[in-house]
Amino acid sequence: MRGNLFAVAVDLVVLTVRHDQLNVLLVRRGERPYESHWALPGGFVRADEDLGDTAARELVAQTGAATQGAVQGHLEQLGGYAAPDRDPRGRVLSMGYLALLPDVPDPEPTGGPTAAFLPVEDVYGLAFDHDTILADGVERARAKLEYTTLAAAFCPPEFTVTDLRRVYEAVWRTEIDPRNFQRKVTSTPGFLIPTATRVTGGRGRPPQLFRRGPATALHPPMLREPVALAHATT
Amino acid sequence: MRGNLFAVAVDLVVLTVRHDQLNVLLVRRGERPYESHWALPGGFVRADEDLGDTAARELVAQTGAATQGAVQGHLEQLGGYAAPDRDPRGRVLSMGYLALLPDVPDPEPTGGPTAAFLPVEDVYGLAFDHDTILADGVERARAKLEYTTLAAAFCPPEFTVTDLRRVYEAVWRTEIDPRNFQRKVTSTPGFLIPTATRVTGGRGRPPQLFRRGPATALHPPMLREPVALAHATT
DNA sequence: CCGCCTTCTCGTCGGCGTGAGGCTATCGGG
DNA sequence: CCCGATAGCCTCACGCCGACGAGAAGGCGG
Repeated sequence: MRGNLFAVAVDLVVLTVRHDQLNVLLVRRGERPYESHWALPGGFVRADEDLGDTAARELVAQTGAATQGAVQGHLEQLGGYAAPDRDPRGRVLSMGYLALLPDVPDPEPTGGPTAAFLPVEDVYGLAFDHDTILADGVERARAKLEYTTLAAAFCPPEFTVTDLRRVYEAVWRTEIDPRNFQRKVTSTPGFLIPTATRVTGGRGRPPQLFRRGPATALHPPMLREPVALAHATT
Repeated sequence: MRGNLFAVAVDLVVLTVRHDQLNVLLVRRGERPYESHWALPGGFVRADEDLGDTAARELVAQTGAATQGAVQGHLEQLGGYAAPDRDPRGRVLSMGYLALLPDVPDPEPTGGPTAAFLPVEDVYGLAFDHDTILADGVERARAKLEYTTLAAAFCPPEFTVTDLRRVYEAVWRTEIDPRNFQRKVTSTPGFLIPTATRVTGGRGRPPQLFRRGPATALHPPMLREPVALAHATT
């Protein structure tokens, strides 16, 4: 068999919404190269694993996501990154994976390296080409909110329409009219399933609680600003 | 550096529209495993290449696409495939790439193995997991026609609105009203640039010739049948 | 040469989804 | 007790799109 040999890793873009901000899970590297730089969590693919297996294993290991994450959350492949010089140790191909999680109580009880959720706006200068992978992951997440019901993956099992709207506003960095948003999501069949309970304790009228419905697609999609036509997409 | 080592290949899903049918470029394997089976064209990533370089090199090698393909065509990454048992020779990760080309005159003057465009409807039983990669590529192409101007990548440098509509109809396997389609594509800024010439010789009123415009996105998108909501996507 | 057919192109009409915004219900707090 | 804040319902106007009519402009057969 011809061809050079690669080490194959999986790097995770784990996104969540905290305090109305889109956050990403990062780990501080404890070894060279890029020692003490922030990096995306990840690891190498084992002998008997498929790529998705590795991604799921790393996700659980880094977040303890087995509890609620695996139920509500979402995990999908982003793309492959294999520039010849992306890793000084040799030829490494990294498969980026995108994970969307509800705001977990605290992601740091991992005994290993320092891990933290940081606002994506503040993140730059990651190790390797992880800035690129992160940018691709954020863009993928933004695009998918338009035509899927994936925003619910950022929410706990039960949530209000306002919770869901704040997810859109945080990811897109826009403001959405609460009344039109409510009409849109509640009138899409299978998006939201109302529960019998309401939330008390907040200000204002107590909102209805919903659960995720079986729908995965939004027809028609919910479009963000038609940012400008023509020219390169960036 | 931990982790097992992989051979890394690039496999191409090269799509074109011929005789109002979506076709895919296949090669007949001349060696084991899967000898004499049809497979996607592809090859291994070389030492100094990034993944896109390999894909572009293979595309030119297999189609001679340098002439018109590279100008009008389109090439993008599909995803990574690395199931542990996908290749009996050992651990191979394959990056799928999707290429959209105008109908090239004839793709067979390659001195190498037998190559042919075959209608995707008739294709099954490809080597390795290429059936899966092909299905993913076709689905990606179908989805992208909805919200991008990529359909023009299937057309020669100058084409009519009817040519473009036949691309949509072939890829989606639907029928589209010619009058509404014309209104949509001609009213989208930057999609089509009219030329001074018209086509003569055919039946009916001579149509206007257009060139691709700079627009890449369709806002709002052109939606195909809302195929059915809810449930898993595949 | 003259209908007739085909295809391209433009217009019309009605329904639906969405942005904008008014209004009521129902809470906490001063 | 009143007020501000939030949730939820409703109306209206506009634009896009599906359905479809009709004219424009060519080829073709009698």
